[in-house]
Amino acid sequence: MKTIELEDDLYRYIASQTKDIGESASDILRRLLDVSANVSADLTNVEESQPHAVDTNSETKQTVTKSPVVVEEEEPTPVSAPIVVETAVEVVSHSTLPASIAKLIKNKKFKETTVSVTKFIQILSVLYAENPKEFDTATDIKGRKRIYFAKSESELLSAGSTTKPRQIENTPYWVITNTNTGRKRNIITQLMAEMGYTHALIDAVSQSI
Amino acid sequence: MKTIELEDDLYRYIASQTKDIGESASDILRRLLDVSANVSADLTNVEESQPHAVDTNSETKQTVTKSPVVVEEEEPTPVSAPIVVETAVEVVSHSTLPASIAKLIKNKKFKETTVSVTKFIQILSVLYAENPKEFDTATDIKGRKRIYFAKSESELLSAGSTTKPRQIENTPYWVITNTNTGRKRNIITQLMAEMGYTHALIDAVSQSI
DNA sequence: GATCTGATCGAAGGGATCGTTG
DNA sequence: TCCAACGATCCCTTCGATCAGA
Repeated sequence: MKTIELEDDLYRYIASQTKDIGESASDILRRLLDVSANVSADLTNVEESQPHAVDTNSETKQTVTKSPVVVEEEEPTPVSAPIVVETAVEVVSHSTLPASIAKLIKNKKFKETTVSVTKFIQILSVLYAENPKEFDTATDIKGRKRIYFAKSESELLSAGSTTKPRQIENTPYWVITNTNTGRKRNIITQLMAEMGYTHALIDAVSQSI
Repeated sequence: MKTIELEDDLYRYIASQTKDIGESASDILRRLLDVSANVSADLTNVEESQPHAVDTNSETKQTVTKSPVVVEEEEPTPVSAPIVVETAVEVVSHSTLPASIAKLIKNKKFKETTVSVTKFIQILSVLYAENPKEFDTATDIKGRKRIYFAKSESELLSAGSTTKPRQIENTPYWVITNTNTGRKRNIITQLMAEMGYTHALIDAVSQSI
């Protein structure tokens, strides 16, 4: 079911076309528009599970262009959410702090972000929130010359050149940022592995960047 | 405004009948059902002294390539004299705000404006009117140094130099104004995205500046 | 701070590409 | 020599705000 808004006079006109008592708006409109009921319940577009283009190196520009004019927009969750949606305005969930990475990577806002640094840092922030202790011990991962995490900007700066440190929001940590997307994924993968996350989740999260 | 519920397939069918980008459900249904808009209260029409070509067009400000076979398109019903032209869209900016951005960007006056700052602010004003709550949370968007929205002039002034704050009419908000047109479009795009508008509408509105 | 709009161009950020290392 | 992993240079995009133009 979708909900749309109609101007009063139009609504009144449609209501006036009622033929049988108890007809729904849909019934009336079907008759007026000559649209027969379609039986096959449209199984909501799945659009989940991206095929994983093997493409070794990141790339994935993630084209967004929603061509059709008005229409749908993704369902908030696979759950059979009846209400929601509306003409133009889509209900925005996002209450700032997703409780878990699982939630984060499904969050609409998050998915719409095209800047990978932003996602990178948000993920780290949530990972820390989920388990500061584990996060803490896992931050010892590092590269050949650079260290990836530290509790101060200067530490990161002194371990390489132009590492572009950024603070991880709501966290005492800083991270290296001057890396390509592939490396950002690696860092997340390594970190989560050390923290003990499952393969599946790790993949899903890395993939989300 | 009335709200009705439609079955998904019917909704999709109606959405598929969109002719102009940004059309509201009402606009589409009026066309399909051949119900002309009731010029509510029918205020204004003052500036009606101009000749106004009698054709169906209405919009189309310039370069219209009137191809021969024009045919139908919303005939405002034979009732009123042929001149009518505008539908409810013609609301005059001052005092009465168009009920929706969809309407605003189709408004004749609006489209004739060449000053983008004016359009920019009018759009913001209507967006606020449509959903103050969403607008409120969406105003946190900002640039690298500047903040774009605030509830006082001073806030904006202190976040950059020569930001040229302007109050958004009928709103507690102020906006940055010292930007090129491209950025004004971006700001609208970002704001509407956060407010949950569909891609199509967002594009249409941004485009209208 | 007082004319106002907004394009132009300089500054900063993002991250792919390519060089380096083991 | 070749390969895989890593580093960081540098091109492109995004943002700011000066100043040309009206």
